[in-house]
Amino acid sequence: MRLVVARCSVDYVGRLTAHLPSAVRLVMVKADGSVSIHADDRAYKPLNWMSPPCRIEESPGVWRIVNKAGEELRIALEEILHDSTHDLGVDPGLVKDGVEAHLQELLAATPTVLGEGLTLIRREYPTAIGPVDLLCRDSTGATVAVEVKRRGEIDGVEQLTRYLELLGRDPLLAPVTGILAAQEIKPQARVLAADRGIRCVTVDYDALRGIERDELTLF
Amino acid sequence: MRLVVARCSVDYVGRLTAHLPSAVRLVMVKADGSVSIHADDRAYKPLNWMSPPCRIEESPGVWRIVNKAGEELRIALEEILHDSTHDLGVDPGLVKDGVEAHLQELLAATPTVLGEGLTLIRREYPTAIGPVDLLCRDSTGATVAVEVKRRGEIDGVEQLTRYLELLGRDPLLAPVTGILAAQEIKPQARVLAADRGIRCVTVDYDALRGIERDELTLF
DNA sequence: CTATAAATGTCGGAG
DNA sequence: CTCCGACGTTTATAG
Repeated sequence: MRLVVARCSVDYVGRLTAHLPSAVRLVMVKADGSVSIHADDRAYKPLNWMSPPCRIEESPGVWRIVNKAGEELRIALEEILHDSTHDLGVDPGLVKDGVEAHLQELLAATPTVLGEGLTLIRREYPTAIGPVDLLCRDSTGATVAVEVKRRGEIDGVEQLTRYLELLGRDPLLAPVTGILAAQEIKPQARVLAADRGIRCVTVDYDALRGIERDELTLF
Repeated sequence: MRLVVARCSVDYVGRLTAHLPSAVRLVMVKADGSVSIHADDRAYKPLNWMSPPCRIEESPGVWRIVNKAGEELRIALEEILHDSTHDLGVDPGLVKDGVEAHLQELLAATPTVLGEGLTLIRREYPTAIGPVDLLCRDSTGATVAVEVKRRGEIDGVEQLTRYLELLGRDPLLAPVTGILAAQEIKPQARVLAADRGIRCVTVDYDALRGIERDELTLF
């Protein structure tokens, strides 16, 4: 990884056109050839960047970074204040926990959290328009489609609505009702869900993990 | 901005739980207190980060970064290979061109691109659930709601569907038909749009800009 | 490779 | 502050 602090101006021409006037910034060149330009604010997002795979053409005062799609980043270096290179090696990578997949797993193991007497038919139930997160049966024998999200927003309601429409046409499954399950559900999503007869269930991830642990300790 | 290259391990506990095993990485601390941790690949996204506003507690071998929401990033520094600080000043910021707003502007000026005889009623037509990008009238006098996107996906169809449903209830506007206009339209969006009687129009941004230029040169 | 959904999305604007 | 939609979204994954 090469770190250059320099007064520079930058132009990007690709999916849009963008220009950065002259200022002091960090230019980061990574081992895969990718380049990003950071100002002294915002942790996450570079001002400008070029994702790998890409190629750097380095001439005295100008770096030109191009990719296969013809996008181009041009950095005019006016004054270099710092320039160092570091060998970082390959990163072992990130271990995550608590994303949607895991929440779905926990709910599949304890569907009663979503409703009294609910039993799992299967996870990732396949349909023509994509898999339904959880397909369940309630105590009356009716089918229940569950959409699992970390955060419940309008998208999730729309997605579930499409599944319900499709599943409802299947005589083996009909009638099918819907549940949107999420750690947090936005008001607008609640309103839309209510309007479509979809039940909203907020799920406490930590509590759910606790239940799992408790059930495991019973053995 | 402070740049530290160090062998470190990192834990994040917040919206999810994540762990980075020991390896050499770049730790970037920005003037606003935000922190990001970069490996030697991927230009855009850091392995881990904490967005501002946040607070850093620095003890000898451990940095603890917390925010108001109680999220925490903990960096265990095992071996520091580089440590430098740079004064970057305030960045003048980015000038962009070519995004949805501009596409909408161009289509508002030349609605006939979307359909023979189409005339603009108004841009950003306000409704209870948000503004309709373009409201037009076709040659038969019927109202046409246009949703403008850079890339047409299912979201755009759903959004337009909600507008059409609402606008269709207004006796002054009904009947209302819909057009999804985008530089590129995904197959799934096309299928859903067709199913709902929404017309899809792909727009060539550069050509449209050319038309604008040509019309200007007529004066 | 394309297409699709998730993301610690982030960011900006309107209310 | 919350809500909402755009983003050069980026990123991962399935087909």
